[in-house]
Parts: sequence; C-alpha cells; structure tokens
Amino acid sequence: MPELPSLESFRNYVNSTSLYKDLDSIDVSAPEMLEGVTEDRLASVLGGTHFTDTFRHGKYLFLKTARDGWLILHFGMTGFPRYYEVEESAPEHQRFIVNFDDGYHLAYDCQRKLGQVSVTDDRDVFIADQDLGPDALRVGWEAFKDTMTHTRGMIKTRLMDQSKVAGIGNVWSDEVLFQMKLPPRAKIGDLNGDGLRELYDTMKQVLQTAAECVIQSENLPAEYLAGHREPGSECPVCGGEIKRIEIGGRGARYCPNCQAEA
DNA sequence: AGTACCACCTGACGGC
DNA sequence: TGCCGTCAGGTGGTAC
Repeated sequence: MPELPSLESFRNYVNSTSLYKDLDSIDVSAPEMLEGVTEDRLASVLGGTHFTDTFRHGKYLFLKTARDGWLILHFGMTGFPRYYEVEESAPEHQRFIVNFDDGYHLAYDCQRKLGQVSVTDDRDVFIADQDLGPDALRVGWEAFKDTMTHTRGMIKTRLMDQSKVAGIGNVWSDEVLFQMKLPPRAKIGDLNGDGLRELYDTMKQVLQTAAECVIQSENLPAEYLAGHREPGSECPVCGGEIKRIEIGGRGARYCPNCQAEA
C-alpha cells in the first residue's frame, strides 16, 4: 500500500530490522524489476557490507550501505518489505531477497511487479533523474507555493504529480480534498486567497497524521475518508453515500454532500 | 499545459 | 466451472 505514509512505515520497519547486519547474498527472482542495474552489479553493491541508514523521498525508499552505496526500492501499487527467518514466513511474491549472515532475510514483495529495484551512489542525482519534486512531508511553504501556482489543472492531479510534490497518490490526494471539503475536480485556480496555504497545511497535516497512524498501527482519525473508500459506504462525517468517479484514470472517492460545489 | 488513453503486471470479485 | 469485464494506494509514453 505504498503512498508516503506507508513508505514512512516501511522505512521504520527496515530501520528496526535490517540495519548493521552483515549481508551475505541476494536472490533475484524477478530480474525484470531491476531498473538500470544488473543482478551482478546489485550483488557487488551489496556484497560484504551492511545497511547503515535509510532515507525516503516521495515513494522511494533508499537503503544506505557502509560503502556509501544506495539500494533503492519503489513499491508500485502492491509492494512491501518483509523481514523473516524461516521459509514458511516468506511473503507470497518475493521478487528480490537480501540474505543476512545470521540466517534472516529482508524480502521485497511486489505482486504486480509495478515497482522497481535499483542502485545509485548519489541519492540526489537519482532524485533529479527521476524528475521528482520536493518530498511532500519536507517541502517548505515557499517551494510548495512556487510549484503549485500558475496552473489551471485539478488539485488532485497536481498533488499526485510526482514532479511537483513527491509522495502523494490516489488515496491521500482524495483525503486532502475531503478534509478541505473541496469537490474532487476542484482546480488550483478555484482556491481563494488563503486557499493555497490551507491546501499546504492540510496536506502536511494529513500526511503526518496518516504516517503516525500507519507506523503505530493505530486507527486513522474517525473523520478521515481513507477507511471508508468502498463506494456506497457511509461518509464518516455526514453519513451520506461515498461515490466514485474517474479522475485522471484513477478512481477518486468523495462525499457529494461534504464536498459539494461552492 | 492539461487530459485521455494505453501499456506494464497479477489477482480478486461479480455477472452470466 | 469457465469466461469476461472491472477494479486495484503507481508510472511512463503518446496523441490530441
């Protein structure tokens, strides 16, 4: 489930399981998921070292090695990391596995193979090459304002555009619009004087809250749409019916009552 | 610039 | 049971 909040949780998970453990070998069961790196190169980057740190930018997770190389994981729509010891605990669609000296494994599971595994020796160069905008949790107000101003597109589409702001996908863009009580097709140009600032604050608040809840395995706030996305379910605020429409090829969920046109 | 559509890939679910 | 369309928390290319 990989938008920014899940990625924060993945990072937390890797931090608490996989740092400072000697790497023994790797297994690549889906070589087509390696992006710009061969299996041999990947093995040489990871062989005989250990992970010392992690970093997240948008939906990408970076694992730093003691030799200052970076393993990069992108999780597509269905990816997640899994740390385990015995084979019976292995996830169902492992595509890439890091084997530690002590017999444990860190698996990259990605059912639909829409993610990517890659390496770089310069994080910033990689981010630039992928044309990623500033990370949605770290972006400052001025930078956000710059990247969002002077456009006539829909807010949802803008928020999901990784080159504008990195980390937001279908679910959390819907949530930002829901919290703002804006209709799903609202445009940047529809925002009034303080609207852009409210959008920024709401985006930060939603992502921060969601990340904390996901990491702590806590329920999301009761007034969040995210837990009620099944079309036909009840709006957690007004009890109305949640609808689905297509925006930019994605199924946007919203409450026609709470998010009525102004 | 913005949007629409298609493609990549796998699996679950509902209708006939 | 099989077949088919639709949908899924992502992204990239192409064509209006």
